[in-house]
Amino acid sequence: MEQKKTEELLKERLKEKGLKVTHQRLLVLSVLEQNSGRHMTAEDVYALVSQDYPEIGLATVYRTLQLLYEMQLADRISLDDGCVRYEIGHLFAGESKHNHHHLICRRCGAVIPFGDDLLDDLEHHIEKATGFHVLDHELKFYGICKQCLGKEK
Amino acid sequence: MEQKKTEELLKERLKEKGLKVTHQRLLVLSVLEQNSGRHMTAEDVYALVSQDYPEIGLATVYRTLQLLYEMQLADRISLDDGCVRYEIGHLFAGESKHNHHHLICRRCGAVIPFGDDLLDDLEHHIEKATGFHVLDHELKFYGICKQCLGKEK
DNA sequence: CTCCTTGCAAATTGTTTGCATACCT
DNA sequence: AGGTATGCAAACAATTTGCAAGGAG
Repeated sequence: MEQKKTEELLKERLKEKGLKVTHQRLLVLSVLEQNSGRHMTAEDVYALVSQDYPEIGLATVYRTLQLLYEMQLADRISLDDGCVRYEIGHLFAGESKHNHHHLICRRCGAVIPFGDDLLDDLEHHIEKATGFHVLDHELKFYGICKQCLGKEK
Repeated sequence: MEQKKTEELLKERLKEKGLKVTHQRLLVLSVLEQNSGRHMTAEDVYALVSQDYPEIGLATVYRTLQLLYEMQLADRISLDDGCVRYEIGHLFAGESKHNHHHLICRRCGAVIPFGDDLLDDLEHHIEKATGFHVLDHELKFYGICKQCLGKEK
C-alpha cells in the first residue's frame, strides 16, 4: 500500500493539472519505486521499463522523469558523472522533504547514502539572514570510501 | 601576492608531476583568480582568456580546468543548468577546504553564495560512523530568492 | 632531442524537440 | 471530439578525443 499510495498521488496531481494518466507514466513511477535506493539515470529507467513495455521511447522516459520531479514525486541528483539521476525519496504522503545526503568516493565512484537531517536549523538561519525561501537542499560529501582506504599502500 | 601565490602553487604541482608550465595554463588560472566570486563555465573562461590570447582552443580550456580541479586549485560545482562550473575557493596556501555553499533560486536561477561552515562536526561524525574519509563537500539549497518572492502576487 | 601540450575538427554523450499518430477523458 | 502524450528521428549542447604540429625542459 506504500506502493499504491504514490501511484494515487501521481494520479491526483495529474488530474489537478489536467494531465493524463498513462501507462508509461505509471510504469516509470513504479520502476523508480521498486528501485528506491538506487540513483537511476534515464537510461537505467528506460532499460527496466522496456522489459515490460518495449514500445516505450527514451524521450518519454526523460519527459516523465522531469514531470515526476516537478511534481515532487521524485528526487533529482547529479553525481558529477555527467548525467542526472532520479530516485524516490521517502515521501510521507504530501510532505516532500528530501533528507538524505550522499558520500561520493573520488576513487571508485561509490555512492553511499547518508541519512541525517541537521540542516533544518541552517535552513531557518538562511531564511532569516537572506530572505531566501528554502525548499530543498542537496548535500554531497566527496572523499575516499572505506574500501579504497583499505586498498591504499 | 595572493595572485602570485596560487601561480607558484600551480608551477610547483606541475613540476612535481612532470607536467609543463605553459602560457595557457597560467592564463586560465589567472582568469579564474580575477573572477573569484563567479562560477564560470569553460566557455566563460574561454571568452576571457581569448581576449589576451586568441589562439587558445576551447579544448585546452576544458583540459586545463579539469587539471586545476584535480590539483585542488579550483573548485567545481554544478548548478543544474547543464554545465559544470569552476571557481577559485579561498585557498589558504595549500589548505584547500572549500567552505561556501550556494542558494539556487528555482524561479530565476540566481545563485547566491552563502559562507558558513557548520559542517565540520558532521564530517567528523561521518568519518566515525562510516569509515568514509571526507575531503570536501558541496551543499546547495534550492528555493525562491527574495526578489522572486517579492514579485509573487 | 624527447615528451608533453596544443589547436583543430570530428566524435561522443546526455538530453531536448518537432511532428504525425495514438490515446486518455 | 479535442487536446494531451507518445515514439521516432533529427537537433542540440556540453564535453572529449585523435592527431599532427608546436613548445617546454
